[in-house]
Amino acid sequence: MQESIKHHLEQKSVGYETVIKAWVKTKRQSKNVAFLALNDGSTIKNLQAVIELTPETEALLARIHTGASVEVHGKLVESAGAGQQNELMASQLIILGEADPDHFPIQPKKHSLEFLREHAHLRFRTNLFGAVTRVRHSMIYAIHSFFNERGFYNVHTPIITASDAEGAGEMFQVTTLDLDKLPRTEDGKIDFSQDFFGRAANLTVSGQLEAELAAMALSKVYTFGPTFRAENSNTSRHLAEFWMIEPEVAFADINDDMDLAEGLLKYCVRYALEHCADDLAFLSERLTNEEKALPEADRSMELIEKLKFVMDNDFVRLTYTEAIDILKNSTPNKKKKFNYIIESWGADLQSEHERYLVEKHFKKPVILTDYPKEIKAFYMKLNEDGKTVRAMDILFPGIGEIVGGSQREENYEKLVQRMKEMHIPIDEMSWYLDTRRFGTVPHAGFGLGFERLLLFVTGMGNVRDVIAFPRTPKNCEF
RNA sequence: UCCUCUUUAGCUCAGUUGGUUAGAGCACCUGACUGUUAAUCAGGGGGUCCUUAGUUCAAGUCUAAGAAGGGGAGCCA
Repeated sequence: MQESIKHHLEQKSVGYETVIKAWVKTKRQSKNVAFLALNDGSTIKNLQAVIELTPETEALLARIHTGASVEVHGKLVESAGAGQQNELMASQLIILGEADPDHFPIQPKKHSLEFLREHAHLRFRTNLFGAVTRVRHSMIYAIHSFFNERGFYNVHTPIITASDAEGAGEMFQVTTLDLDKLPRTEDGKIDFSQDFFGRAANLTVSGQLEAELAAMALSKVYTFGPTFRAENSNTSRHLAEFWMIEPEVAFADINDDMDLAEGLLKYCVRYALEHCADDLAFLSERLTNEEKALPEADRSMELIEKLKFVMDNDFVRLTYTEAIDILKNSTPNKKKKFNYIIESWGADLQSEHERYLVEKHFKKPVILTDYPKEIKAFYMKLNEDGKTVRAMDILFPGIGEIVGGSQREENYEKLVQRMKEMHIPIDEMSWYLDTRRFGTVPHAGFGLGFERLLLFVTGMGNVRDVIAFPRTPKNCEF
């Protein structure tokens, strides 16, 4: 394998012969010499190949356009031009694959994100998606490092599950039955006993319940896997297939949970700042240009400044009840500027309320805790007041909920009581209830939406642009 | 699913109160230029104005329906 362009650009001692295989970003030509900006994805920076014009090279250069793949032999030298440290003085130029500019959609110009989404198979080749893909990789790596350094074990929870009782959203059904000839039982219902698993099965909407099982033996575990929600959600923050990080910690309470989540987010941001400087600089510039047209008040903080701010400042922690008080007395609530006016305790918080708290009132990430039990999931631990549960949501500026978690109800009777109240089928969940039957312990966990984290770190505005092949309603291309 | 906006050259867009042959930048082709930084300069080719129906002497422009896409909301991560 060849040494990367990143490696060549970082070389201090030059003057040696080398070979570069890469894709052409741009070609510039003048009377005696041509320049190819070469990129192999190892860095956002290009290596410039300098090619003397001869009848032979001119014929080759005529066939080389943006997107072509080439092999260039030559000597790595300090650049005579201003834009870069090192460059490649070519002695031999070989075309590996042409890219006909009449048909290759990616041209050296600004494309809209919508256009690139329709060409998702080629958008890796843009500077933007190169940067996003590298940052995405770094965040995957950072997450595993964070947990590994803290003694967590990664567990793979099932993708296919027969449990439909988690209440986390609409599910995709998995079946091998012939949909044109569905087997029926005597009372006319579909006979799932003839299906592959002998029962109805779905794609998972969360690995949490299985992660809890593992935490009851290994103490500190986390999952990092794909998650599927068949919701008809059409927003910049939702995907039908997304990736989620779900730690689960035994002998931990809600405060440990918040510390863990805040620590993880800051670790990721620090990792990005330390390891993705070139890509973040590019992403920052993109964001600034993107927002130039906006009035100053609507522009976001400069990307790197924003990341440092989040890394260096404690998140605000307050209870749902305190948040309701702030919202009730807020100017937009009094002037009836909210679409949903906060009138009393118990109301579910809408996006506009979360955004007010994060973006206007506190101007920093906020952790909201102790929500009314009615608006939260069955497994969350009931507080002494009997009204609220030990839930915690982390809200980020521009994104909203990035983490949702809780201390779990470890008391068997209380959990069963909550399941009955919320019509969760208890007999199907006996395996889950066994955690509370045998050696139950206080424990807590959360779910972090990976693509939402990437929105924050990259400054992108739509989760469809931080995952290679987004799955959304009516869209399963590629 | 609801609200709202958009759809004009390969791409990004402009197109006046409805009026002659629908424009620009980038990309492409030709030429010029002594090392360029998404090079520059000059010239050239390139159009089912999303679809259908309607109003009108006349529709890219107005009306209706549909399609695709964006943004916001709900649900959530």
